[in-house]
Amino acid sequence: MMRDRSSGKSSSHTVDVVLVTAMGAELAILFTRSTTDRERWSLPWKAAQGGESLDATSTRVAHEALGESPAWIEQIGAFAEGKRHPSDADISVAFVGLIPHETASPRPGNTWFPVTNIPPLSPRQRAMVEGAMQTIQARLDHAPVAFRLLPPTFTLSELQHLYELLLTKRLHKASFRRALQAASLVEPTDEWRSEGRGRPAQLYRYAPKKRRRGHRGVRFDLLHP
Amino acid sequence: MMRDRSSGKSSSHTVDVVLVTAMGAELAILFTRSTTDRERWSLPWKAAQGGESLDATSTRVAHEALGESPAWIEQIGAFAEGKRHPSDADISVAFVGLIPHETASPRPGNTWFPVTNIPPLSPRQRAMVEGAMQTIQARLDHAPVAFRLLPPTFTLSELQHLYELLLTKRLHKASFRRALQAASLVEPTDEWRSEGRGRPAQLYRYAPKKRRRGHRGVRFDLLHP
DNA sequence: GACTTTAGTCGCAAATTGTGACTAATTCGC
DNA sequence: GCGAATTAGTCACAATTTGCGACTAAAGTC
Repeated sequence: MMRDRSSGKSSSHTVDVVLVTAMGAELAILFTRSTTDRERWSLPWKAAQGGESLDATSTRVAHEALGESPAWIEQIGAFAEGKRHPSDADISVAFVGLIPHETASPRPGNTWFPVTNIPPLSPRQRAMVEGAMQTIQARLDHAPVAFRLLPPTFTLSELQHLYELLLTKRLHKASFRRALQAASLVEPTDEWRSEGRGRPAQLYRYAPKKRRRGHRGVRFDLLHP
Repeated sequence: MMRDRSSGKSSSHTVDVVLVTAMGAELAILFTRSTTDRERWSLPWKAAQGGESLDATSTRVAHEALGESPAWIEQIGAFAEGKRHPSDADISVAFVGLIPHETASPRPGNTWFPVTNIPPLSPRQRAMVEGAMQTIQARLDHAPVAFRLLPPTFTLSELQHLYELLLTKRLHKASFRRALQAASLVEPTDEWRSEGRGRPAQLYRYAPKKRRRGHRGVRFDLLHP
């Protein structure tokens, strides 16, 4: 192997970003047209620059593809397996970013693809997409993931549909709202939205309240090899 | 910045490993005496070699420090912030590894330090240790973390004490056993251990059973910013 | 005005969890 | 040999949480 500095690039690694949004009834990921082969697509990426932190680079990559910074971004990890599509860097550090709704219109050459139908990718970037989905699932109960995929104000039905999308599982309306209440995560605004047919829904905003400590015991559930 | 290839090293990144074991009543981490400054300690690490996967390198690093491979190892992420102690690599990929009990005796120049009293480290490696602890906590309910810190056979009291250590929280004996039962994670052996004073305890082994799907709803609990 | 559609709430049976008290099997001191 | 001390293991029940069907509310449609 050792395809080290053959390209003359000064940077040894890239930063790649998996940007996720909720597009209608499914999740979507942002892809960029490849600069070398205009027929192919890849995740947005950049070669790292000395002196810039990984987090800063990831935000910059996202901003350049979208014209907007993600509402939330987190590192997934380092990927080295397989040849990489856009660059021949030894190693790539991947991030997941969440974009509220579709407020941001991608810059030219960038497009949202539904997760169920993404374009062919290099093995390395395919692994990143996989990792991004797992990270989102894993953070769902610990970080405000769902709220970062919605506009600042939303109805509880929208929130529930999003949770159902992320969990791939139907939820009972009453139970969902009760749990939400208990967690003190949202507060009602004094606005209502009439969506055409049916009773208008009250709009809520994400507004987490403080939490008393010591709550629940071990959960062996989800556990398994 | 740009302290790139000044050292003439051919490799652009390192793989560092945080090896964790349960030492008596607290967790411990393995450190290696620095090759340049014999007074200082660092996490075990290696410069990456072309053609070897990150996972393979991490296992190799662990094996060279311990003479044994970890019972479980997982990538924490990439770290680039700050200057690095042992090498001047731009970027380091960190792993957490779990070592069952203290079965493995560290190779010369390597020593276990209690987590509550670790030696001075470079900022980058300090962040890795921090990340390792968070990863362990996060995986506790999803991967057999606790079981990988115990010998193949153990008493339920030992298991409970370990969980209490990892959760930094006391657990009620009856509840703990009930949850364990419900999760079908252990099975009794026909051996017993007499620990001196008190009734002898039955030995168990980790033996997870199949799991029927669809179980529990959303948990907004732990959630918070 | 009756029917449909979506929002939002109530209440109760069923399941799960927290906890103290109880029984069992040893060692230790005398 | 015997009671106190110590650790393992279980039970039972109150308190809490969850699943879910049924209900009321506020629109639009025809």
